[in-house]
Amino acid sequence: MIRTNQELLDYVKKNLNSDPQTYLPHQTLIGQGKRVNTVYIIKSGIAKCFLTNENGNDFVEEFFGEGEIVGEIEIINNHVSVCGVSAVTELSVYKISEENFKHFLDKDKIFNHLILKALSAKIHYKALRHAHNQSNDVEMNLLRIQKEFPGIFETIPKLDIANYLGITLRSLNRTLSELRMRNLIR
Amino acid sequence: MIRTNQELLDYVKKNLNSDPQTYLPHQTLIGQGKRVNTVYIIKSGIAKCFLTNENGNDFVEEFFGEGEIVGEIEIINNHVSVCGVSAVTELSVYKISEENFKHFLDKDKIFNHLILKALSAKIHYKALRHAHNQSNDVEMNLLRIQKEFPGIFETIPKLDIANYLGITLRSLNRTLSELRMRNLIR
DNA sequence: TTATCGTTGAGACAAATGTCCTTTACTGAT
DNA sequence: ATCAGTAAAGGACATTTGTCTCAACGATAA
Repeated sequence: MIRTNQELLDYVKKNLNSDPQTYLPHQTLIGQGKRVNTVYIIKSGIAKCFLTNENGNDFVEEFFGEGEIVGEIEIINNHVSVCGVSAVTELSVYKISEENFKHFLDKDKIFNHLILKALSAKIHYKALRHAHNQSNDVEMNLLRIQKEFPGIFETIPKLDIANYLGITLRSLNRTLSELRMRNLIR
Repeated sequence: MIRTNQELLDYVKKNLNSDPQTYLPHQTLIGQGKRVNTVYIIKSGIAKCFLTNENGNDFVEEFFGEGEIVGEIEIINNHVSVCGVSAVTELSVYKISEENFKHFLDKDKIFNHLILKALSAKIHYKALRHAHNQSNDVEMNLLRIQKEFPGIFETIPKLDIANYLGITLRSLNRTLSELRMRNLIR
């Protein structure tokens, strides 16, 4: 539910002596459709990666926590950002410029392998999550993400959760109140 | 809809002098939950990558065409396969052993970068596809994939298409007949 | 203070989707 | 030739989900 990458965070902390930068909730790190020239690695806090469609509806791809990296896809494949990325809670991030990122990727074998692993992990958890999302009903999906991150309803706004599950706020509320009635939640 | 990677295929054709192997429709390349020790790169044909859940229902992650690679995620992150992979049409694939793949990844900078790009591309199109899947209705999704791959209904079984869209066969048929009535399809 | 806006919650109804079942056609195996 | 299995198609009904609406609450700005 909240993705993390401790191995990458440790490596970045040790080998990148740059100061982290802070973002407040709702602040934007990367704008959808914008050119990306910085890689961000989350030191603490939660960010969301989301896609806004023609009707103004959001779909949340992932919630990113400690050690997760954003911006690398766009730089590697040299295209504008598919998703927007913004802070959900207060956020502390390490920034790496495009030049430095490409340089490390080329010259630092350990970093190169950490990125290969980070990308593979993203594909892996994306595959699992979307399979679950599509083959189970709202109730099961809610129970699953609540199990993965018990503090979810105190940390992440309901609308973001609904957009993560690909349902409306109404459906989320309906299912939540059913689960509450059956004492399966809260 | 059918993912391809011409750049990778070209490189593999030029630099790997191994003979491709053939699979018939329904044959399995990789079993879900199995250890993977071979990377496959599709020379021709279509494969599906899918996840079977506890109830026996499949969710199709992707349809892979020319140049797409499978097995690399599992080898890079050293875990068993999340998805099963099997042939949809007759398939011709190049195989690379785990050892060789790791060797190329480590020693061949061009290959390394092609894999970085392949992984990034997978994340990119997965993000787009799932956002579309979840924010649009069945009708729009059907029209979209039909536009991306006009021969779809003559090539891929209906149940696979339904499992790709995360809907039942009944829903697919219903929407198809509505679209036919309105002359928006076939 | 008052006004406004974002968030949460839920009622009533409409629309979309799933479940279950039946039919038809085609293919391959016996 | 017959049978079983798979794929495609759709009827009838139940269930789930979305749409539209209103209401309460708290935070923040005027």
